[in-house]
Amino acid sequence: MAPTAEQNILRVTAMIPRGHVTTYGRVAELAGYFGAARQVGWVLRRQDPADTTIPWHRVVNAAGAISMGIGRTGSDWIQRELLLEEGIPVDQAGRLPLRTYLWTPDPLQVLQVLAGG
DNA sequence: AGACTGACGGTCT
DNA sequence: GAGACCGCCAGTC
Repeated sequence: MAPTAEQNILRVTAMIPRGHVTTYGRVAELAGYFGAARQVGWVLRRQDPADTTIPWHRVVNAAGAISMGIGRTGSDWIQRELLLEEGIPVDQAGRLPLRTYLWTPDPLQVLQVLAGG
C-alpha cells in the first residue's frame, strides 16, 4: 500500500520536535509534494485540534506567523497558546522568530520514517 | 467541465 | 516590513 499524501504529511508533521516549528511549504517538500503547501494546511485543518498525537501547532506559514482567520474558529489562538507553552515567543499578531526555532530535520531520517512509518 | 476556495509561497512594489 | 499579485494543488459546488 503506497502511503497517501495525507499520511506522509502527518508523518512528517509528527517528527517535529517540541520547541521547534516548520512551515507548510517545508512539510510539503519533505513529504514529497513540493509546491503543495496548501494541501498541508488542508490536511491539518481536518485534524482534531484536541488531538495531541499530532503536533499540528508546530506548523506555521513561511512568513513566520500563525495563519489566523475566521475560518479556524479559534484553533489559531489555541495554536498560539501551545507554542507559548513550548517556550516559543508568539506576539499578538501570531508572529514568531522563525529563523530561531526552525526545525532542520535529517533528510535520511525523514526518508526512513516515510518508508517504514 | 468550469469556477471558486483555502491553516500557502515567492516576487514585486 | 507590509500589501498586492499570481502561481500552486486538491476538494467542493
